[in-house]
This record gives sequence, structure tokens and C-alpha cells, in this order.
Amino acid sequence: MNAFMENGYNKTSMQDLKRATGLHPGSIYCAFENKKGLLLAALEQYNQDRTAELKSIFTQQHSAQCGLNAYLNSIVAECISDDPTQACLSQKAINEIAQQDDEAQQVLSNQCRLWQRFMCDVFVEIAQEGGLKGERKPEQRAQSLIVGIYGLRTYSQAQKDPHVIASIAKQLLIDVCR
Amino acid sequence: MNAFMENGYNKTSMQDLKRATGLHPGSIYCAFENKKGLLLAALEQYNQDRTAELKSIFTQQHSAQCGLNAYLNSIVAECISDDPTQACLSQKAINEIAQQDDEAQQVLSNQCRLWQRFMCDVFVEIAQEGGLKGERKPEQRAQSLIVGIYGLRTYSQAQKDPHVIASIAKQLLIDVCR
DNA sequence: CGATATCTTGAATGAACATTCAATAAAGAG
DNA sequence: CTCTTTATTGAATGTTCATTCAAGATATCG
Repeated sequence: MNAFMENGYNKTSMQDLKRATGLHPGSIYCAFENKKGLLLAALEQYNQDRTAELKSIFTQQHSAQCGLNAYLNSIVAECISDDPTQACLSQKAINEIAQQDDEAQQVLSNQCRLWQRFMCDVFVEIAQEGGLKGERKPEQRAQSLIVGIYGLRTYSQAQKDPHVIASIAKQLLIDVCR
Repeated sequence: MNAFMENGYNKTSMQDLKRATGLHPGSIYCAFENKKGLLLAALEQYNQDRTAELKSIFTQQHSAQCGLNAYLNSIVAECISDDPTQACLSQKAINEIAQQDDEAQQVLSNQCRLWQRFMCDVFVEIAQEGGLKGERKPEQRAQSLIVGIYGLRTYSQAQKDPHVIASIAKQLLIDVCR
């Protein structure tokens, strides 16, 4: 995961992967068939890790509203960080290889759908807490939120001003709960 | 530009570039020094083309409000398209190499800033037309718009439902003019 | 036309690439 | 302890990569 996050898929050589995994080429090919197989496994693992982290953030807070706020703060922290392993592997993969590889595209598409479903449930909860003003459907709010997060991650690589990133995230929270 | 858009930077070989440009390797190296030089030139050219197109969309409409609407529609059309040359080279480059190469990062950062400045002017115009409800600063609106467009482009590679893409864009327009 | 400068050509280069495989080691079964 | 199965190793493979360069073509100018 870290190797792919740092260099992207195409720039990551088998030698990088050998170093990152501590496995010899033969073992990697035995376990994952080829380089793409290892990527798919990394995407799977990454999604599991992030899903667990996501759920943990929300259960740690005493309301869905606070959860969403904490979640966005954690993303802002990642965007501001200069550590390449704080980037989102899914997003990098979507932009680099979704267009080139159908299998990867499908995995990423499913992961995105699951993420969206989770966020949708969050908005249902926030609605029950009375935290939503308008009458937009939770599905649409979840869509807008995810689009906003994708956008924030891209934007922050071009303009790494912490204050700006934080203020955009704040506005996103407002828009998505309006 | 097309070669880099289709394959990304790292996956594009010198042979691809030879085919795409009609130039022999020696000529490419004579004119652009190396592969990265050609990328930088492509980014420059792409930005010029897109800037001209952007301005043309807005001058073709009789108000900045209509211009923004037409602009978002054109982006939705690109997102929905399956043609890889309709993708945004800047966005692909930001996600693939901004982190890896300082020179490219700086070029992309500048281009983003110029785009944002243009959009900021658009919002000043829309305000004069009375098309904005709240009191957010035009700079912040431009930021949110750009973030939304980046996000839309990423999202559309994972979920290519034309109806969904269009509805997200519609909501983005609403949020950004609120 | 002749001389000088510039541009174009594409084969050659060595490095780096993804992948394979026979040899070796370890683990498991009887 | 022996035999069979499974996992590990890392050098070897052939390919493809970005880059170079001497030779040839074309343009420039007196």
C-alpha cells in the first residue's frame, strides 16, 4: 500500500515492491500472480483499513453530526500532511488506472459505492438528530460529500495552504448539511 | 497531450510519444530535452487551450450566470464521455506526479491559481447581476467550485451514471451561488 | 552555386523492467 | 525418521525503457 501510494502504480517497480513487502519476486508472483494482483490486494486491504477507521471515528463521537465533523477534520489533516502515505490510495488509483483496467475500475467502483452507502446512513442519522435544514435526500448529500472529499484531496495537492483547505472543508460541511 | 491523457505520464513510453507526435526520439530530445520536458510543454499547451475554451464559453453567453451554467454542463459532458482525451490533463497530472516532481507541481499550482482567479472574476460578475444569495466572498466561491469540479471528475471515473453526474453538478451550482 | 549552420533520422546503448524457474529450504504427514 | 508437499530464493530471461549520437538531409545566406 505504501509503495503504491508513494509512487503510484506505474512508477512502482517490482524492486520497490520487493523492498516494501520483504518478499522475493517469486513469492510475490506465487501469492498474487502478478503486479496487478498485488495492487488489487493492496486496494482491498486499504479499503478494509479505511472502513474500520471510518467507523471508529463515528462511534467515538456522541452524535452523527459530531462524527461527520471529526471525519472531515481527519481528512483535512491528511490533506495538509506532506507524508505521501497519508494520501488516499483509492483516489490515486481511480485517477491513474480506473480508465486503463476494467478489473481495477470495478473494485474501485464498488468501494466507492460502499463508502457512499455508509455516508448515506450517516445523513439519515443526522436528519434524526435534527441537524439537516433542507429536504435533500441523504443519498444526494452523501454523493456531494464524497465528491467534495475527492475534490479536496486533488485541490490540496495543487494548493497546500492549511488555512484554505480547512475553510473549504468547513464550507463543504455547511453545504452538505443545508 | 492525448498520449499523456490516455496513459498517464508514467505509462506513456517514448514510443507512444513518437507515434503521437510524429517526431523521432532525437527530435523530441532536441526540442524538449527529455520526457518530462515534453510533459511540461504539454501541460502548458493544454492550459492555453483550456483557458481559451473557458473564456469562449463565458463570452458566448449573455450573462456570467448563464456562462457558469454552460461551463458546468460542458464539464458534465466531458465526465460522461468515454473518450479518454476528454479527461482533464491537469487533474491527472496533479494526482499522478505533483507529489513526485517539484517543477511539475509548481506549474500545476500556478495553473490552478489562474483558473481560480478567472472563476473569482466570474463570481464578481454574477454578484453584480444579482445572482448570489448569501455573502460569501467570490474567492471562496471560486475555491468551492474548483474543488467541486475536481471531485466530479474523480467521482465520474468510479460511478459513470450520467444522471447522477448531472445532478451532482446541478447541486454544485446551487451551493456555489447560495 | 557553394559553404555553413541547423534540423532530422533511426539504429545503438545500457539500464531497468516484469516475469520465470530450477534449486533450495521448510513444513507436514505417515 | 522418511517421504511428500509446499514455500522461498535470487539469479536468469527477454523485453521494453529513456536517452544518445553520428550520419544524412534540409535550410540559410553570401
